[in-house]
Amino acid sequence: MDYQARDIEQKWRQRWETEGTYHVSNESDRPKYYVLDMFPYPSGAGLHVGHPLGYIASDIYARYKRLQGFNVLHPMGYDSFGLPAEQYAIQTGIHPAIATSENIDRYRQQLENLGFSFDWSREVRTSSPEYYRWTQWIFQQLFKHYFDKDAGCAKPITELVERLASKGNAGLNADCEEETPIISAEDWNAMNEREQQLFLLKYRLTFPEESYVNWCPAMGTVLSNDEVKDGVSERGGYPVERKLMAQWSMRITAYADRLLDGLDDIDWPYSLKEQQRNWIGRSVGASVKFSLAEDEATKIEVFTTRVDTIYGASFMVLAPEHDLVDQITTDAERANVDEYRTWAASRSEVERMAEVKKVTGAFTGAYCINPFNEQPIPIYIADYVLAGYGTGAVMAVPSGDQRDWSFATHFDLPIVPILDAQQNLETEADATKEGKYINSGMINGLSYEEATPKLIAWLEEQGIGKGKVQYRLRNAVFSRQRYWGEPVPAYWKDDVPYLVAEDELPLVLPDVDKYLPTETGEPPLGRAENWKYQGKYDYELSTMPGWAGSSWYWYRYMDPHNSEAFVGKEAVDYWQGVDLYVGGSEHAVGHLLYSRFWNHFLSDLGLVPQKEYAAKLINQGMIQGVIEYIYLIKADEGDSSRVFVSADKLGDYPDAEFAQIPVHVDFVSEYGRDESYLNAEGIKQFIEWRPDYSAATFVTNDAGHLVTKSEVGKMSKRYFNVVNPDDVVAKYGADCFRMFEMFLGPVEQAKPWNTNSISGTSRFLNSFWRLFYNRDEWVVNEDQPTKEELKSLHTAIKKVTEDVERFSFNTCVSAFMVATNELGKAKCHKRAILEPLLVLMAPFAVHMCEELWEKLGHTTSVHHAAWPALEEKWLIEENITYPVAINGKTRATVDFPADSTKADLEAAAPGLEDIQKYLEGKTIRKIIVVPGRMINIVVG
RNA sequence: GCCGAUGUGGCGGAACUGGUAGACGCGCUGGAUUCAAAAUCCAGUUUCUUCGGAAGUGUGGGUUCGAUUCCCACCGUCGGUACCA
Repeated sequence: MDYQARDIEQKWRQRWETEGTYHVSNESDRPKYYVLDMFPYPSGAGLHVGHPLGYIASDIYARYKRLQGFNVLHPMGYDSFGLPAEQYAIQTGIHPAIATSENIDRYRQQLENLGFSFDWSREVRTSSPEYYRWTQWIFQQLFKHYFDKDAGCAKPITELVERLASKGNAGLNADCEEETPIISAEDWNAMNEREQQLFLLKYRLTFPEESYVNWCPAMGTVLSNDEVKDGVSERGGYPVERKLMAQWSMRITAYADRLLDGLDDIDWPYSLKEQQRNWIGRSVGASVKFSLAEDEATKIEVFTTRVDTIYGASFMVLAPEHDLVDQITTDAERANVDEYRTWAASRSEVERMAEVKKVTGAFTGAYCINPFNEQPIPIYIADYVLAGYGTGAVMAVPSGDQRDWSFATHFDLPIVPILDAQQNLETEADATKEGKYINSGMINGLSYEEATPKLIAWLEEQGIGKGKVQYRLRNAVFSRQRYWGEPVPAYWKDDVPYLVAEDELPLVLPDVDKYLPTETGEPPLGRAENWKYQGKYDYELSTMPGWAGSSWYWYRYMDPHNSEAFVGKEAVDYWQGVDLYVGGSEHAVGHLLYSRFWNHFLSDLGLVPQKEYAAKLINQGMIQGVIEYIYLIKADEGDSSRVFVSADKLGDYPDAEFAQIPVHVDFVSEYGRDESYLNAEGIKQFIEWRPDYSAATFVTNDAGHLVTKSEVGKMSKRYFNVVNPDDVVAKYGADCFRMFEMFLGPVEQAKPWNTNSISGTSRFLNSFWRLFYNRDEWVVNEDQPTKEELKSLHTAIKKVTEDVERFSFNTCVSAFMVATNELGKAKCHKRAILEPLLVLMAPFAVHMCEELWEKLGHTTSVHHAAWPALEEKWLIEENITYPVAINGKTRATVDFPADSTKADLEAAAPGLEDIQKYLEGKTIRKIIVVPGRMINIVVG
C-alpha cells in the first residue's frame, strides 16, 4: 500500500481526540515544560500558510520535550476581542460575538487539520465573560495599588491612605502625577470624600486623566502609539490627530526601570530586546529651572542629559504647545508667535517627519536667566521641541547639539564653545565629552566626569534642579471608544470613578442596538438601555484595548476553569511560567512590553512566582507571498481601450506607460517563478473575475502566454495571493506540509512561500514509508542491524537532538532525508533501526509515525514513547578520511586509522603519493595536523 | 540619520567552537523501467579552462599554516525607529 495521507491523518486525529492523547494534567512526577504560541486573533480570513510556521515549530519542540520525559503544557486559545469583528458588525448588524465564534470554529478546524498537540480542554477566549471577568479583576487590582519607589514595587492604596492620614505625602517616594502637591495629614483629613478620591488618582496604577491621545475620527476611537504608523492608523490607514480626551491610563512608566532591567534575565532575541530598550528610552540627566528675566517667580523647567554644557546655553526653546507661551510672549512678538503656533498645529505628523531638516521657529520676546552665570537668554518656540517629552522645553547649547546649532545658525544666535576639545564649530556642532571646560564658570578646567556631579550638587543646594531620569515611554492609554472589548469595571459618582464590587464581576458587555457612537458622541456602550450601576450610577462607557486580554492569558491556560481566581495557586506553583514562547517580532513593543508590565505587577502582589513570565522567546519569520502583476497600458483620458501586454513584450511598446494590476494567483501558471504566466484559460478566468476588463485586448507572446511580473511581498487579501494551508494539506497531507514548512529554512528568517519544491518533501515521506512497506507488503523484519545501519541511525539521533535543541528544524529534516537515503540504499527494513527512527521523526510527521508505530505492534501512542538514546560507539570510525592540503589548498583525501596520533600523521603526510608533485622542488616548512580534522603542509 | 538583521550555485538553503565551501531538497541534463504516463531508480550538475589547472561565499583590505566564520572600511537588501533634548 502506498502512503495514503488523508485516511491515515484523519484516523489518528479522531483517535487522539477520543483517547485524550494530548490531555495534560497539573499533577505529575515529571518535570514541567511550558511551550506557548502567541495568541492568534481569529480573523474572518482564516489561516494562511504563514501563520502555522511558528505553531509547527513550537509543536515539534513540545512533542520533543514530551518524548524527553517532560510534562508539557502546550495550549491554544484566541485573542477574540478586536476591531475587525466590530467593523463587520457595523456593516452587517451581526453581533460580533456571533461572527467571532464562527471565525474561531474555522480557526480551530484549520489548526486541527495540521495535527497540533494542543490540549484543547484548556482553550481560552478573551471575549468570554468567564475569561474577561479576570481581566477586569486584574484591572481592579491595578486601580487598588500604587507604586512605591523605595520598595520598588506595587503597594495597596489602603497603605497610602493610612500614610496620608497620619503623615501626609511629604517624603513619600511614590510614582505619581508630575505636579502632585505636597500635602500634610491635616490637609488630607480636611478633604472631603470626593477630593480624597481625586487625589488618590494621582497615584493609582490605572487612572482616568485628560491626555493627548491619538484620535482616529474615521474609526471613532483612540489608538495607542504602537497602533499608529506614519501618522495614520496601522489598521486601515486612516488619518490620526492629537486630541485632548479623558482616558483611562496605565502607569507603565512606574515599571520602566524594572522592564529595562528584566531584559537582562530573559533569553529573548537581541534585536527584540533592543527595540524594547529604545521604546522605554531611558535617559539620565538633570532637570534645571530657569527663571524668567522679567518675573523671577515664573520658572521654566528643562530636562537635559548634558547639564555640563549649561554654560554654553545661549537660548531656550519651548514646544509651541507649552503652557507658558501665552504668558511670556511680548506684545511686539505676539502676532508672529500666534502665526507660528497656528502653522505648527496645522502640520500633520507626516509633514513634520518629512521636513525634519528644515529649521522653523519664532522668538517670544521673553528672556530667561541662566542660573549659573546669570546671563539673560532669549526664549524661542519651535516644533523640534516636543510637548510630550520631558518638560516640553530645552536649553539650547548650539556648540554641542546639532539641532541647536542649526537653529542658532538660522536665527543668528551665539555659539559658545564649552570644551577645549570641540572642533569645527563653524560648520557643525561637536557633542564630544572629551577635554576640559572653558567659558564655564565653576567647572572651568574640569573634565566631564568631574563637572556633572558638581553642577547637580549645586542645583540641588539652590533648590532649582536635580538629577533626573527621563523616559521616552509614556503611560499607556487604556480606553477605547469601542464596543467589542472588555467593559471597564468602574462607575462614576460625582465625577469620580469607583470600582464595581468584586463579587459582581464579570461586568458583562451589554447589548446595544448599533455598534456606533451615540448622537452625543459617546462610545457605543452609551446606547445600552438602563445600563447603570445599582440602577443609578453611570458605568464607564469606554472598553479596554486589544492588549488587555493578552497581557495575562498564559496563566489562564494553567487553570482554565478556575472560578475562584484567575489562576489557582497550585497550578501556578507547578507551571511557574512559560519556558518557550514563539511568536512574531511585530509584537515587540506592544503585547510583549505590556504583558511584561502586567506580569511584574502580578508578581508584586505575590500572585505569580516569576517577575518575567517567558524565559525564552523565539521569533518566527514571516512567510511572504509572491504578488503576480500583469501590465496594462495606461490609456489617455477618454480612450476606453484596454490593452494588457505580456511582460516579455513590453519592448514592443517603447512609448507606452504601464500600470501593474495584481492578478489572483490561482489563475497563474508556474506561480511564483520568474516565467509565470496566464495561459488562455487563465486569461478567461481573469476576465470572469474582473468583468470590467472583458473588452480588453491581451497581447500574448508566441506561446500564447501573458507573462506576469512576480514580486515577493506580503501575503494579503489585497494582492490576491493568500495561500490557504488547507489546500496544501488536501493535496500532500499535514505531515508533508509540516515538514515542508520546516524545510524551507530557519524558522526565524523571513522567506517567500513557494510550493515548487514541496514535491521533494513528499517524495521523501514516500521513501520513508517504503522502508516499512513494499507496495502492500509489510517488510519490516527482526534481523540484526549492521554497523553501518546503526551508524546511520545514531548519526540521525545525534543530529536531530542537537538541532531541535537549537531550533534548527530545517537541518533536522535533511538529517531524516540522509538517514532514509542511506537505509533505503542498504535495503534496511529492520525493526531495531526503524523503531527508534520513528520516535525521532514523530514530532515532525506526527500521523505517519503514529500509523507505522501501531503497525509495529504498539498499543500506546508513539507520542508517549521515549526519545531514543544516542550510543556514541556506533559513530566511531576505524578510519578517518583526512583532507591533505598544501598551503591551505586541499590536494588529496587520504584515509588514516582513527587512532593515528598527531606524530603519526605528521610523519606519514609528506610521503603520500598523491601530493608528491606539489612538493617537488619545494621545502616543507611546517606540517599542521589537527587530529580528526585535517592535515596542512606548508611549503615554500 | 540611528539601531538591528542579512548577503553563499539557476532556486530554497547547509557548513554549530576558524579546518575538504555548496550537505539536503528543488530545478535542469542524460539514462533505466513502462505500450504510454505517473511513480520509482541510476549518473551528472559552482564558474572558467589551453583539461595541466585556475578562480570562487556582496566589494576592498587585514590577521592566520588555513577565513563563509575573526578584525577594519565600504556597498546592496530587509525590518524597527524617527527632531527624545
